[in-house]
Order: sequence, then structure tokens, then C-alpha cells
Amino acid sequence: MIKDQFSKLRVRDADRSQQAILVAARDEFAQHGLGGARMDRIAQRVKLNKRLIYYYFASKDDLFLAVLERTYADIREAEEQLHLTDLVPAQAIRRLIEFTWDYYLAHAEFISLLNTANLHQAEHLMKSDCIRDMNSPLIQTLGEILERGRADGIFRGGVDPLQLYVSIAGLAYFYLSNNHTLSAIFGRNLMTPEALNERLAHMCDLILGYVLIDRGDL
Amino acid sequence: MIKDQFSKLRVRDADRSQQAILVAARDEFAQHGLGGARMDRIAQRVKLNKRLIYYYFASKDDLFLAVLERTYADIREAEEQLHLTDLVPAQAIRRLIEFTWDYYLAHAEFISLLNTANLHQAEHLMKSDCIRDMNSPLIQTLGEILERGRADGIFRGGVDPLQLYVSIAGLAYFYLSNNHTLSAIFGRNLMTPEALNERLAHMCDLILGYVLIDRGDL
DNA sequence: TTTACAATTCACTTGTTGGTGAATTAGCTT
DNA sequence: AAGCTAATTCACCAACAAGTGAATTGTAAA
Repeated sequence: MIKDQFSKLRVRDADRSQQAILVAARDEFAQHGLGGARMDRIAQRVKLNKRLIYYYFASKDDLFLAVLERTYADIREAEEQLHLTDLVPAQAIRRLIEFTWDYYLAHAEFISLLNTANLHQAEHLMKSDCIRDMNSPLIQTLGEILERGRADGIFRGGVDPLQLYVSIAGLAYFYLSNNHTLSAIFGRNLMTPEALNERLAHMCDLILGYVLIDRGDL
Repeated sequence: MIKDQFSKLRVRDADRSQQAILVAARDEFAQHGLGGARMDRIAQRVKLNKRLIYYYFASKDDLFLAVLERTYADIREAEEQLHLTDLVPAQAIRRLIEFTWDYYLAHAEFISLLNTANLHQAEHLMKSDCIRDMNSPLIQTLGEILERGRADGIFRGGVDPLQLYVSIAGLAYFYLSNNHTLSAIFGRNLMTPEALNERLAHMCDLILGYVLIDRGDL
């Protein structure tokens, strides 16, 4: 193995190992939940000795917390690229819906990890100190958009940004998180490209149909 | 122990044992997920020997499926008490939203069990043969309500009943299922009576604000 | 009462599974 | 080139945890 300080390709690299462990653990936890995840399997995934996981992340629970923190950091980073305030209110809302949908769709592990965190009553998150500062800035932004739309006379007033944010998230999240049971019960594959487009369109109709006063341009 | 063929209070009662096992298993699975659930703990909950669980329900996975089937049967039974067609369209929709909300709120285990089923890609449900017939009749009913509202000139047309059903479920489900992480992130308890009422009101506003054409009476 | 069978308990096995003490080795510093 | 420390591997354990063969006991039928 060549020492290369530019591409950082050393045989031993603490940071590289930790990041790799986090990725493997994220996949394992997402696939099997906390109780079903196996530390040995995580080690296999990273192709590093299991002992190393404990060396860097003390315990299974601590590792799970680290994965959660990383997961939230990732979505917050993606949200920052949104620049919703550059758009007119109606477009900003639509963009937020599409972003949420696309992000959940592209990051199935995000959904699964949150479900696992909630199964355990978010006790991991509550032990975290950095997570409190990860409060999504989208609520604030969404509040501004709603107010701007109302001032323009195109949005209804009295809409709580937090409620709307949770609703947008919920509409996308539930469909994707529960797609297996829903598909089984309704005997119909909800994950075909057509079904996915239909769902996104419905979500936009629903949310915009609610906030917009003038509904002629739907 | 008194033999009493009326109240069926026998020392040994196959049916009573099976039902009790299902209840204990339901709680255990809801609390810990499939991977985290312990057969010994289920036995402790029912105060019956663990061997008996295997006697009636072959394996952990089969037991989980039995719990799922029972869970779906329960909600379908509750849905049948709804009689939505007795109401005028707008009231019917509102009633459906309130029912969904109340049911999820009163049956936290329902949400947790579905999450677990989905974590495992609903492979348990797919092995079940009775679950296909458990297709919710609400979709059909909802379709009739939407059509009636449209004919009355108070509902917009072109609303897919399945999409709307999933949306109503999702709005309630996500809030309750993810309440722990949401509360942690937003630093605000979402389960206070006030917060719960606020959420229900928002859901009604959102859905009715979407389907209703005339919005004066909101 | 006896009998037969179902319901229930007992005792046990086998393969994990999270976790750890101690040895080893790579690579940086001097 | 030597030495030091951090990164990594090795070998291992004790506590589970799903599952089972066989014995036991309640109960209903004959």
C-alpha cells in the first residue's frame, strides 16, 4: 500500500475506518432494526475487526446514536441546498414537497432508522446533546413563505408552519414507509414509477389545494 | 378452581391460552420489535410455559404473523361500526378522519406492529392467505362518498379514494408514530391534550379544505 | 372409574451475540 | 533507526434465546 498524503490512502486511517463503520452500521440498523442488527455483521460489512467498532463506538446503542446523528446531519445539509426563499410562495411549497418526496425516496434508510428510533421512544436522541441544535430551519423558512403568500393574498391565513411541515413529511413518509403492508393489503404495487408520480401529484394537489385561496390554476 | 361451563373458567382452556398468548405477544412485539422481542418474556407476560407458545404457534415468525392477522381483524371490525354512508359527504369525511385519529391514538401497538411488519418488508403478511380478504372496505365507501359530494356540487372531482385514504392515514400515523423524534427535535411535547386537539383540527382543515369547493364554512 | 387425549410443565441443547483482555502492527516523530 | 502510540487483530467468554423431547396432569367421554 502506497503512502499518499493527498488521497489519504493509508493502510491505517482512524477517520476512514470510523466513517466506514458508520455507513455499514447505518445499513445494518436500517435493514434489521436495533434488536435485529448484529455487530458481527456490521464488522463483516466494513471488513474490519469487530473489536474496532467497540474501540471507536463503545456499545451497540452508542453506535446507533452515532448513526442517527449522522443521518440527521445529512438531511439538514440537503435541506440547506434548497433556497426556498428564492421562489414565489406557491413554488416554494411545491419545491418543499418535491424535495421531501425525493429525499425519502432516495434514502429509504432514513425512514427505517427513524422508525427504529421511535420504537425506542427516541431515547438515543434524548441522550444526544448535538441533536438539539439540529432543529430543522425549515419551520422558520416555511413560516416566512406562508406569511409572504398570505400578504400576497394567494394563501389562506392561520396555517401553523409546524403542522404543515409535519403534514408534508407525513404524506410522503407514510406512503413510503408502509408501502409493503399497503401494497399487500391493496394487492397493488405502490412503488411503480407511475404510482410514485401519482402519489407526488396527489400530495401537491392536497397541500396546495389547502393553502391556496384561488384554486383556478391547479 | 371451579368448573363452570358458562363462564368457561377451567384450569385448562386451549382457546383462552391462545388468546392470552396473542395479547402478550402483541404487546411484546409492539414494545420491542420482532428482533428485540423475547419468547421468554412473552411467556412471562402470559404466565404460561414457553413451550406452550411453540405448541400453538410453531415459531416466533408464525406468532408474529398471528398477531398481525389479529391486529388487522381488530381494526376492520372497528371500521365496520363507522356507517359513513349514513352521513352527508362532508361529515362522513370528517368522521373518517376523527375515527382514524382516535383509533391510532388508542392503539399505539397498531402503529408499532405495522412499522415492524414493514421493516421486514411485510413478508409475514405475504405468507398469510386470510389477509388478502382483509382489504379495507373503506376505499370503496370513500369512493362513494367522494362521488356523492361531487354530484352535490360541494366536492371537487378527480380525487382518487385510495390516495385520499392513504393521506388521511398518513397525516395521523406519522404524527403519532414519530412523535418521540419530532418532540425531541422540535423540543416540544406533541402529545399534550392541546397539541393533540390542534393536530386533529389541522388534519380536518387540510383534508376538507382540499376536497370542498366552497370554503366559506370552514 | 377408567381411559384417552389434549393442555401444560420440566429440563435441556445448541448456536449465537454483545462485549473484552491482551497481543500485534503500522506509521509518525525524533 | 529506534521508539512510541494509535490502529487493528486475535482469541475468547458468559449470558443469553430460540427451540425441543419427554414427562405430567387436567378433563371430558365412555
